[in-house]
Amino acid sequence: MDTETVEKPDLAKSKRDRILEAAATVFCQDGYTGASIDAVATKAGVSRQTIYNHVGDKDGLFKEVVAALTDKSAAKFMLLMEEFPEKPDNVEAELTAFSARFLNHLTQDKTSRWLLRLAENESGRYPELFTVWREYGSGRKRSLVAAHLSQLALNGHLEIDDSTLAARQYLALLTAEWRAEFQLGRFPSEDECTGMAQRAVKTFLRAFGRR
Amino acid sequence: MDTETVEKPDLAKSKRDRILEAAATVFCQDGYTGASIDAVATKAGVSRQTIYNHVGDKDGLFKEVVAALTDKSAAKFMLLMEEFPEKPDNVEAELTAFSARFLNHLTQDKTSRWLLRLAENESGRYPELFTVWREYGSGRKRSLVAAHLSQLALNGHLEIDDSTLAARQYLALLTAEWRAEFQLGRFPSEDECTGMAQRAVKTFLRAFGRR
DNA sequence: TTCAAGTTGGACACTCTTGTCCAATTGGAC
DNA sequence: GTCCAATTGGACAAGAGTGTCCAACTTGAA
Repeated sequence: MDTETVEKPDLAKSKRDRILEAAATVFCQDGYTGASIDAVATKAGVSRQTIYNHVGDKDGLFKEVVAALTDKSAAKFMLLMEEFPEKPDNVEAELTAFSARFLNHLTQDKTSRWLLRLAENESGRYPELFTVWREYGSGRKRSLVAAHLSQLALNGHLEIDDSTLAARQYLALLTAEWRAEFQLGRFPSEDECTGMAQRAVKTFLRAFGRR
Repeated sequence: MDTETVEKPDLAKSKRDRILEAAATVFCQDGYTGASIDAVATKAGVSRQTIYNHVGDKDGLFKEVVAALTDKSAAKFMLLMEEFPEKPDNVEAELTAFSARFLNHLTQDKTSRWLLRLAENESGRYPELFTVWREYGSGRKRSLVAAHLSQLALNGHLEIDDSTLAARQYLALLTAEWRAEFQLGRFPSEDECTGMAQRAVKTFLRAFGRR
């Protein structure tokens, strides 16, 4: 498939990706125990043997899936965070706009949602994996948000003592409604996300806005 | 075991309880698919056949477990809610005290925690069951809290427009830190709960307190 | 003691899954 | 065309789980 013994850049990579993608779906739908290699193979349009050739066994498959999703999700999140308002003319408007984008990102990015559910469900089975995800996903998110909030406070737009706490509370307020919908299996529309963002930011600014 | 054909009040009920209790543990630990009847039987100190005699099959067992836990949890929560401050001298102090009790309740009541995890994990498999739990558990909680917050607002202790939203945000702020710990498998001590309650209530009152 | 319901444990058939082996096939590179 | 690696599908053993059947046992009550 390739001239040298290097690797298999095109076809095989595409096949590998199909496997990981299918595996992500099946794992998130049925959990670790409930997911069967056969189901993954069928969904990926690949023979079962090929999966074993690529990732060894079920454990390997699971770990690769989580690793791949974590990377993808983190990258997208970093991109999103660059839109955080730095020197806003209107704090409420700009923070609301960013918050709405944040929620839309959560809604639309299958990767993030899958990971969220995986982490919630399989934390017992793979504590180390979960810890990694948490520090590197959820924890990193919070500290990034905290840094940006600090910046807003420094620029005189907010009044914040403990920026980590403020970040946690901001995220809690922002995602409260979203989580409820998500757990019901519903996916908020863009307008709904905007509404949620408005309500969250309004409360957040009542607590942390400049007096 | 009993004179009439009525039922079996003592011994059998105790055995039934042991089964349901063990099943709750196993289901919550391993999820629906991962849980095995054998494991439940062993943990309950009962033969596998006895389980089938009582609940029919695995599905029946699962449903009975959830029903039993939901009842227990709801009852305990109602009791807790009676301690919500009605005519506080010091809103912050009394709301904080209540909030700390609320978090301690979450931490200590295995039933609630089990149910929470069950609902999170098995929502895909049993949507109806989950909907029931949500309306009757989580939803009921929020509307009860909303009613109490309204009362505080009426009495001039808070400034609230939308009490349902305020309740959701109160609960989000209050449980944000707790959830993070819980997901890591840690169980906050009483002191930690108090700290979380203080920080949550402080922010909540900055947003909704009397100016 | 006798009765009967509840309980037990073991054997069983059945299904599903994992992971391995292997011979046959494909398709690109030379 | 030839070569070679990736892929395929099918067969297979081993294990685990479900749900059933049943004969033997406990145990409280008549």
